[in-house]
Amino acid sequence: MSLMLYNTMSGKKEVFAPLVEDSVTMYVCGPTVYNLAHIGNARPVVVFDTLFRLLQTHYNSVTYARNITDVDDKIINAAREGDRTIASVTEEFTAKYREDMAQLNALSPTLEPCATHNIDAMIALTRILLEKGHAYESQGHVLFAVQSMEDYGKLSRRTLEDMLAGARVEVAEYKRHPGDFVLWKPAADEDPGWDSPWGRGRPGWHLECSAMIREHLGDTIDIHGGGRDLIFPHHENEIAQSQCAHGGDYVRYWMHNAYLDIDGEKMSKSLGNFHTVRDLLHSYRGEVLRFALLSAHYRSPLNFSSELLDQAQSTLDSLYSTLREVQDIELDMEISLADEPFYQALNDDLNTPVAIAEVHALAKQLHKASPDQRPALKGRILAAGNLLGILEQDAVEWLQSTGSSDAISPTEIEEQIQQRQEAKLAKDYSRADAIRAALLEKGVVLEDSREGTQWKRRPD
RNA sequence: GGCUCGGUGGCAGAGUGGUCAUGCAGCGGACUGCAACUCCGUGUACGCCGGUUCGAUUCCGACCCGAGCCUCCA
Repeated sequence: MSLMLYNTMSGKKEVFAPLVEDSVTMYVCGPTVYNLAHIGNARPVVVFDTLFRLLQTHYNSVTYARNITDVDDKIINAAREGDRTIASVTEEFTAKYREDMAQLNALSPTLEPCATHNIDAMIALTRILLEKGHAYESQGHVLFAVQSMEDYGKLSRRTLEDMLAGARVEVAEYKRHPGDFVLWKPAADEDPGWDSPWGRGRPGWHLECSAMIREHLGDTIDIHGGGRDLIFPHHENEIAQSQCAHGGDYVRYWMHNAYLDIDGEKMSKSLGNFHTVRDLLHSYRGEVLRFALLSAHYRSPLNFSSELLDQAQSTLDSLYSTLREVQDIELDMEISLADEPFYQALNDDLNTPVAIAEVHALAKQLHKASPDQRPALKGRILAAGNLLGILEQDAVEWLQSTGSSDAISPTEIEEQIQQRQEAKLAKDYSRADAIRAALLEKGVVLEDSREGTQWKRRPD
C-alpha cells in the first residue's frame, strides 16, 4: 500500500517514498513559547502526529522533529511586560505547550530542538551564505539577497515582481531589495544576544528552522509541515537559505494544513473568539478536541464551534459505548492493515474524515456480529483508533468519569440502580422511574439490557 | 491591487461525470413496563448564470460571496 501525500510544491498528490530506504525524516514548525497554545496551534500538531503514526506503520525509522522557538521579539516583550526573565517565560510556556499537546494524545516528537541551543549552527549557515554571495551585511544586519537566487518564490508561486506589486509595507532602508530578509540582527544590550562575526545579535526567524534541520536531520529531509500561513515567507525563505547554502533539495514533500475558523469567523483576540487549548480542556477532554480536529481533512478549513465539540463528544461516546459492549472480549490484533478501508483512507493524503466513517462502519458491523466475529472487529476498531490517536482509553472509564468532584459517586449510583432493580421486580414502576429521573438529574444515564443495567455520565 | 484556496442537506464534513458518503441533531417504526442503548426506515444537498455532454454537484467560462498570504500569524 503506497502512501499518497499532497505536496504544496507541486500542487498535486504524489506517491511518497523516502530518500533513504525505510527511513523518514519529518520536521514541523513548532511554537514560539511566549503564551498558551490556542486551538489553531493544535491543528498541525494533531495532523502531523497522525501522519507520524501512519509513517511508523510503513517505515522502521521515522524521525520527527518539532522545534521550540525560544528567542523572538514576542518573548522579549512578554518578559518585559510580565517583569520576568526570558528564561522563566520560555520555560513556563514550553512546559505548558507539552502538557497541552499530550492531552491531545499527540505523541512526543523524536526531537524537540530549541533555537537557543543551536545558535552555532545558525551562525555557520549565515557565514556560508555570505561566502557564497547570497547574503550581505548592512547596518549591523545580515540579510539574504533574494535576487541572488534563481527560483526564489517557487513554493508560494510568486515572482519578485508579484511581491513588489503587492508590497504595502515600508521597506527598511538597509535592504537592497524589498524582499530581502534578515538572517542575523543586532541585539540591544538588555536583550538576549550572542556574539557573532557581525557583532552581538540574534538570528532571524527563518534561519532557525534551516539551521536546526541541517543540524539534526540533514541537508535534505523528506517532509516539512506547518500551517498554510507559513508558506510565505517562512518556508519560502527556508528554502532560499538551505538551498543556496548547500545546494540540492531541501525538502522533498511540503505539507500545509488549512486554518480553523471559529463560528465561521477568523479567530482573533479582538473578536473575542480566541480559545486556548488549556481553556477548552476545562470543558472537553483532549480526545474530544483531537477528534473534532480530525473530523475535517487537514487541507480543508474547519469551522470550529462548541456545536462541533458537542458533536465530537456524542460521537466518541457512542464509539466508546460500542467498545464497552465488547470490553470483556479478547481482542484479535491479527489484522492486515493494507486491507482495511480506514488504512487506505489515511494513506490517501491522510483522509481522516473517511477513515472515521470507516470506523463507524466497523462499529455497525460489531453490533450485528456473531460472537466469533467480534474479537476481529474489536481489533480492527482499536487499530484504527490507534492510528487516529483516539479510542485508546478504557471504555467504562471514558463513559463514567467526570470532571467535577461534587458529582454523585459510582458507589451511590450502584446503590440507586440496585434499589431501582428491586422496585422494578416489585412492579413499582413509578418508584423505579423516579430513581432513574433523579439520576438523570445528576447527569447519569441508565441503560438496561438483558445482562443488567449499565450507566454512563453525559456531559452537561 | 497581486498570488493562492474555498462555497455540499439543520450542523459538521467526504466524494464522484450517470443507484449510497459518514457522523451529530430531527422525524417514523421495532425493541422496552415506560425509557435509554441498539436496530430498521426517513432528507428532490451540492452559491448563481451560461457552455461541453445522452447526462454535471463533479469538466470549462463568467459572475456573486468568503478565506489565507503579500516580511516573522498554525
